[in-house]
Amino acid sequence: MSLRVYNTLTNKKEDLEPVTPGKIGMYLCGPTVYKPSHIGHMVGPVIFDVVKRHLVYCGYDVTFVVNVTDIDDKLIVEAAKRDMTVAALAEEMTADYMNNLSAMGIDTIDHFPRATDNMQNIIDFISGLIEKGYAYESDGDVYFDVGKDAEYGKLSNRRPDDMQGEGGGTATRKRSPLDFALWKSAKPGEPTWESPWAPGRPGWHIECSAMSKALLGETFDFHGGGLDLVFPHHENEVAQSECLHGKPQANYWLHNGLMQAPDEVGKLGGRNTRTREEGEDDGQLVGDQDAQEAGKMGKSKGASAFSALLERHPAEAIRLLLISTHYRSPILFSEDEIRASAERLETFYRFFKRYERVTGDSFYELPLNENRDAGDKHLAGASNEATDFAGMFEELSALRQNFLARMDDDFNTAAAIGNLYEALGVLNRFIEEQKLEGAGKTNDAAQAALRNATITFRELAGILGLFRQPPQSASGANDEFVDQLMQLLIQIRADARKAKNFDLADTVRNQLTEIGVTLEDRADGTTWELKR
RNA sequence: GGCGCCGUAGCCAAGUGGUAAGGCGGCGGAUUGCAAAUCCGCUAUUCGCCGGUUCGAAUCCGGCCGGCGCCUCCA
Repeated sequence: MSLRVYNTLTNKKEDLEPVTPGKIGMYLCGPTVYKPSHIGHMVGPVIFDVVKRHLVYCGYDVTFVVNVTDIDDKLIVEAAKRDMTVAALAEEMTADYMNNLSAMGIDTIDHFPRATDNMQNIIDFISGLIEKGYAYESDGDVYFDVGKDAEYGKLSNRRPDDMQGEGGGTATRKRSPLDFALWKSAKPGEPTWESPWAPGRPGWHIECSAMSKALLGETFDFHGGGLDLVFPHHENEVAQSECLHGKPQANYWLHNGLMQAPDEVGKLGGRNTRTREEGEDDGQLVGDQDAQEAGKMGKSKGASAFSALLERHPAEAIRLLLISTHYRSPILFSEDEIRASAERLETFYRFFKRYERVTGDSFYELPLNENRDAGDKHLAGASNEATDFAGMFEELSALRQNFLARMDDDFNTAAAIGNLYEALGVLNRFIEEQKLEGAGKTNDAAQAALRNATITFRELAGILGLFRQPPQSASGANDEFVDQLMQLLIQIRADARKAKNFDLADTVRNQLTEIGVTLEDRADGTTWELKR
């Protein structure tokens, strides 16, 4: 087994060779905490959460760092607008970010360094660059001298000659328009930190160079972020770090595709609109609603608060949507797409309930194989125990190999999800073939095999961060009072059916369907489910 | 203008030289009093268009059309 990753630096897939055998250091550029996070802020964390899970599964010891930029022009402006301190604003928005990460089940991040906690590291870094002649002070500001870096442009594949650089108010203090600020002297009223130059604050790019060095060393393995950060942010980071250290900052640069904002979807979607008009008969109203919704979101560029999105959609549906496309591709995002994703999830949830009916055990209580060796051993052992079911285990094993091979090849989550669906088919088919469902059906050997096979399924889903915890159930589903009422209705209908009064039975069922309750009749009774 | 990405079924989406994964939806069958759920089968002779390389191309090359991103501190 060898892992391959696509490296923005070389524009190629490369074999993974860690700096230190068995260990991986990864750094992801986090948010500037001046506003509540939106969906786009979750893309990187979800993807790299899966990356880390897969690496850990493969036996690596992984350190995952996500920084928080808590001092920046945008914070200063927003804090002034809201008449609060920059620190208080940063605190509020950092908490929002953390809540969202945790709602998304992202619990793999080891460090969240903040810029304001790293001032000495940043200042030392800048001093080092000045000493080596790569940076210069000008009027209390410090700038990186792009002209001194012969390799500048190698990450984003641009030549300095082709770039325009930023002009603006600081242009006169810079030797070249391409030079960028490492330290900005403060204007009156702005938060400041003492420095060898003027009191002020760090530039954005230098924070990441200093913090990644502090936590992961001068050269580490993965550096990630959105594609929009390749230039200038990451280009500048590379320049700073490599000029100071004389060695690579990160060996592999991984960049995720960006969210396609709803207003852009609208633009693309001449296509969407057309098919809708030509398509469904009842599409009229739906289409109008969608258009309205898209328009609303368009105004805010789809940047509505992520916490609000979480009130409308299950976190797991959002996670599935984000990993259903290869991480380097743009992700089509809309409320409809999330709903579709939630629908896809139902197939799995229904199996988990079925598993519970058949075995009496909760899917979520099954042991979770956290690494590849344990998974190999489990499956080999299970299949040896159950020679009668060799066919099923062979199928499952092939799917597992395929799943892992796809994950090994640049974290192809979208393809791997396909294997998950196929594995689900194997499990459901097994239940059918072995007739494990129904009152009084027991077959200990088959049940044990089902349990073992399901453990393997859970292991694979776990790599994607799926189905590790029970999902939040739809409102009402857990309410005991509601369930008692439902049992009453189910009893009435059962009596009607026994008396062959199917009109009454169907009336009960159809009316329930209309208010969003689905009934399922089984050999051993009727179950109900709330669908919203 | 410079750098780069994308165009695969009604929709979403894998696949970067060996004969089109998977999901949603749809159709047919098993099952069911009828449904729901589940299982089985079918649902792209073809990958924006045109040309080229090759025994062989969705995949490589050239051109064209259409969409998108970055080149101003957005993940």
